[in-house]
This record gives sequence, structure tokens and C-alpha cells, in this order.
Amino acid sequence: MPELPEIEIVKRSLYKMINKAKITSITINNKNLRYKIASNFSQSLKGEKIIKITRRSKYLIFFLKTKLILIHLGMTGKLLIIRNRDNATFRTSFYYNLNIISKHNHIIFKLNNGLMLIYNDVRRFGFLKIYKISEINKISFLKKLGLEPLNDKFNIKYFKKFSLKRKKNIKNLIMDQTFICGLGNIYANEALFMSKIKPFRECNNLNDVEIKNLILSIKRVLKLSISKGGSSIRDFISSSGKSGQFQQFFQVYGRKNKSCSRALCKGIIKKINISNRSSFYCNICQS
DNA sequence: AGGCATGTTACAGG
DNA sequence: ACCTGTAACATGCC
Repeated sequence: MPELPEIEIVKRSLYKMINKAKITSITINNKNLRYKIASNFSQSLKGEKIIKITRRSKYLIFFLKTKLILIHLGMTGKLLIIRNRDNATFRTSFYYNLNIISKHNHIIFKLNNGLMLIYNDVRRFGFLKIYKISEINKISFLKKLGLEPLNDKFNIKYFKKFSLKRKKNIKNLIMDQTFICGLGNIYANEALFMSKIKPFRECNNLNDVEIKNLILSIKRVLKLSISKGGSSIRDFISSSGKSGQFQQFFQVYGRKNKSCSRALCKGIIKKINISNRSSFYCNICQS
């Protein structure tokens, strides 16, 4: 469930339910995530209190007293919260409609507030890693990230400084996590549609108006999605079990051969591959 | 059966 | 150094 808005929604729903809770015990059903769960994982976290939960790009960070847990959800990772007393039957039926299969519940944190936090991940591309807070600046995953796209520093000056010396296409540029972080395939497609720019344009050939529009569109599409609870395609749900609604507002993503959603435009949405990712655009109103 | 999927990384080659 | 394409990771859905 992976792009910035979905992670932001997860962070917010987790915050409401488990901030300040203490981890009383941990069950590990499967260590083999993208990186193997450390052998001292449970030992190291037992008795620790969750003091703060933050997001950086598509990463979640749980701050404990002296340690932190860095979490990435990969493609299909989910953090679910259920009540301690709920039995397996209840869980199964509750999640049945939401495509949660309990055999993919890899890590279960039992908390002292009557709740359990479950890391569920079908494809196991996600990971959880523990670091010392004092070494937060040495975490390689975070070190290489560029600006948060919703940060005011993400402006035309920053954009041009990065883009003018590069030759890659604009879609790959805005998905380059060392430039801005948090955009994935869906929001990159949507932001380019919103700003009327074809995804395969060379990034150093955009004029100032196009760059301004694109920056605004990126910020706008991310905020809009967050306000709708993120996008639920396939099986994204927030930790409280709610699905997002933003998928109903997709303008291009997944709309191959459909007519352009822009009023007055007679275009048809095309689908092409860019760096092996599906890319959608309107042949007429995106230039 | 084969292609595709919200992500990231490693590697080969230009 | 930068860029692209490809494959890998693992599973399920259409």
C-alpha cells in the first residue's frame, strides 16, 4: 500500500490507537521479509513504549525510548490493529471482505492497551529494522532520500537545479526518490496528467510554466488523496480497517482506452511502458 | 497459461 | 557519472 498518501494515512490511524502504548510481547511467524528479521528483534523491543510515530517518504518510524523501528511496507505490507480479545474466527470474518489472509500475518505485537498490531504482507517485499535513535543520521535508507514533495523547499529553483543537468524522462525524474521521495507509479501518472505533461518528455526540456504546474500538481494530488484516505486498489486498507477512496478520483491511472476525463477533451488514454512501469497519458491534452 | 501488480535494489551495458 | 533495461524478490489475481 505504498505511496506517500497511504503511508501518511497509516501513520495517522496508528497514532490514534497505539501512541504511548507499551509492547508487552511479540510473536514472529515468518522472519523472511525483504530483510531477515534480526534474531534479537523480540528481545530488543519487549517492554518498550511507543513514544512517537512519524513518516519519512514511504517509511514509518516508531520512536521508542532509545531505539526506533524503521518500517517499509513494500508493495503489499499492512499494519493492522485488532483487539486482543478478538479470536481467530472474528479476525477471519472481519477481514474476509478486505482480503486479509491471516497466513500472511508475519509479526504480531501485543500491546498493553488491549490492542495488537499485526504486520501482514502477502509478497514480503516490506521490512522492519531496529536502530538506535542516536544513529538515525546514519540510516542508509533515509540518508539517500530527497525532499519531501509537500515541503515548501520543493520549488522551481530546487526542481531546475536537479533537472537541468539530467536527461531522463520526466516521469522517472519525479519517481526518483533522491530527487523527491514518496511518489510512486500512481501519483506520478496522476500528477503528470494534472499538469498536462506527457510522461516521456525529457526533464530538461520543460519550460518554467510547466515546471510550476507540475510542482503544484504533485502537491495537490498528494494532499487530495490524503484527504480521501488514500487509494485502495487491490487491498490497501488503513490500520483501522477502512479503505481509502482516492481510487475513485484517478484521472488516468488504469484508464487505458477510456476517454479523457478532462472536460471538452476528446482524447483517449494511452498506456505505454516506461522503465517497465505502466504509464498512462492523454494523447491530446498532455503535451 | 501468461501477464500484471502501489517498491526497491543490483547489475550489465551504453 | 548518468542513464536504461532487465531481473530478482514472492504471491495472487485476471
